[in-house]
Amino acid sequence: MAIRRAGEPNRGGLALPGGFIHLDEDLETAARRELREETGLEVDYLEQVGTYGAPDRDPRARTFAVLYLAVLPNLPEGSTGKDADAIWMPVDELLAADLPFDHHQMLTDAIERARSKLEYTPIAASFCRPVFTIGDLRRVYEIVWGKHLNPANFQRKVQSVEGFVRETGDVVSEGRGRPAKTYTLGDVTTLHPPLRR
Amino acid sequence: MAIRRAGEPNRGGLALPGGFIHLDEDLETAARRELREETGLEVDYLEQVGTYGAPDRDPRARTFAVLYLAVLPNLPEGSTGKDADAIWMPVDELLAADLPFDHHQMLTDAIERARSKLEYTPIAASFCRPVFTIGDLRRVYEIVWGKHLNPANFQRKVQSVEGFVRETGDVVSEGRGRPAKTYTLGDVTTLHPPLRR
DNA sequence: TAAATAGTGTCTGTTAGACACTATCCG
DNA sequence: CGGATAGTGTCTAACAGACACTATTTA
Repeated sequence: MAIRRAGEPNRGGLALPGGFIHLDEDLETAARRELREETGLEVDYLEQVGTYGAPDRDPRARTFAVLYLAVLPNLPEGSTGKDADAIWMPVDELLAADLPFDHHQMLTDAIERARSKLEYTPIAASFCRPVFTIGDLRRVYEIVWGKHLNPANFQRKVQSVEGFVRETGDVVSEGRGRPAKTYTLGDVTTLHPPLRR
Repeated sequence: MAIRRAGEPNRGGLALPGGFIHLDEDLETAARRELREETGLEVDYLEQVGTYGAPDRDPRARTFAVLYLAVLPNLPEGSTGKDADAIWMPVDELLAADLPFDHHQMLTDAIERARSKLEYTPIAASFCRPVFTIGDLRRVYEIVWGKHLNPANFQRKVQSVEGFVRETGDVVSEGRGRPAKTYTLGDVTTLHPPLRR
């Protein structure tokens, strides 16, 4: 997600959302609040990626930025927010944009973190509806990792990870092709073994 | 490494080294400087682990701590430093100590980071002399990971990682047992495949 | 010689990927 | 029927751990 910058430098350009922490706030609480103010959304999952503190990273003042990766499976249509315009776009478009400060590096770091989260956690399922098919899950992996995965092998790999998914017993037909079995998310927080890229 | 605290809280107790960043300093530069001031040593390798900013983490004032992991292969004997007493000790002793603020959590996070560095990078070799044996290397892994490794399998595993180590052609006898071939560090920065724990 | 460490051979079970094949839908 | 997607079977190459065995030293 990006915002349109309201002030200089780069007024009107795109940037990563953010803001200043309050005196009585935790880092994660502040990240949640900023995202809520700029998108109106509550985030389920946040993860600290890193801290950026080069003396010249912001020409206006000495600042430190603590970068968080937020997982937001259900995006609203169009733009939202009150502080600034929240704009949803594919990451490669945002990477190609002219981002201010050290935001390009931040975005690169966050993308890498997101990709590796999919290997070790069942977080991809949160981008699917509560009841999903293995094909749904595979499409999330393919989008985030940016590469095609073999459906047959993916099928088995997911099912071999204990506690990743739980069969519902139902099947669903999604237009074309053989109807797929449906699953709900299991109860593990870490995938053993991980799904390697 | 720990220091003896000069001030309250927990005066005279152990704590992780640290200090305040200067206005014109990068985060990593500040970490290097603090370590130099407290130990007199130059560090070769630093890695940011995370940032800690709970509002009550320091009762004296609102602070943020950016934690760095430093790799210091050549420790001097005894204590060093001018600001405070630098004390070298095994991490489990330090973990068992009564550390102030959120330093226990920091230490836990840093240890986990160090362990995983050994899987993906040739950093363990920096704890050996420039010319070392596979046995030397194995002992570093055994200490950091805290478990015994099969010498035969470790041997092959290290040699199968392209660019990890380079044979010198010499052998060295270290007291007991058959003399070992010696190696120097290769030129890779990442191990493919990684040495799994 | 015994004990210790280095290094090789080899077996076994697991895994990853490739790909053929079957199953079941839609139009 | 053909095309699309789901799911299974199976083969192969790579890999990891266990462990027997050889090699070479010191005490």
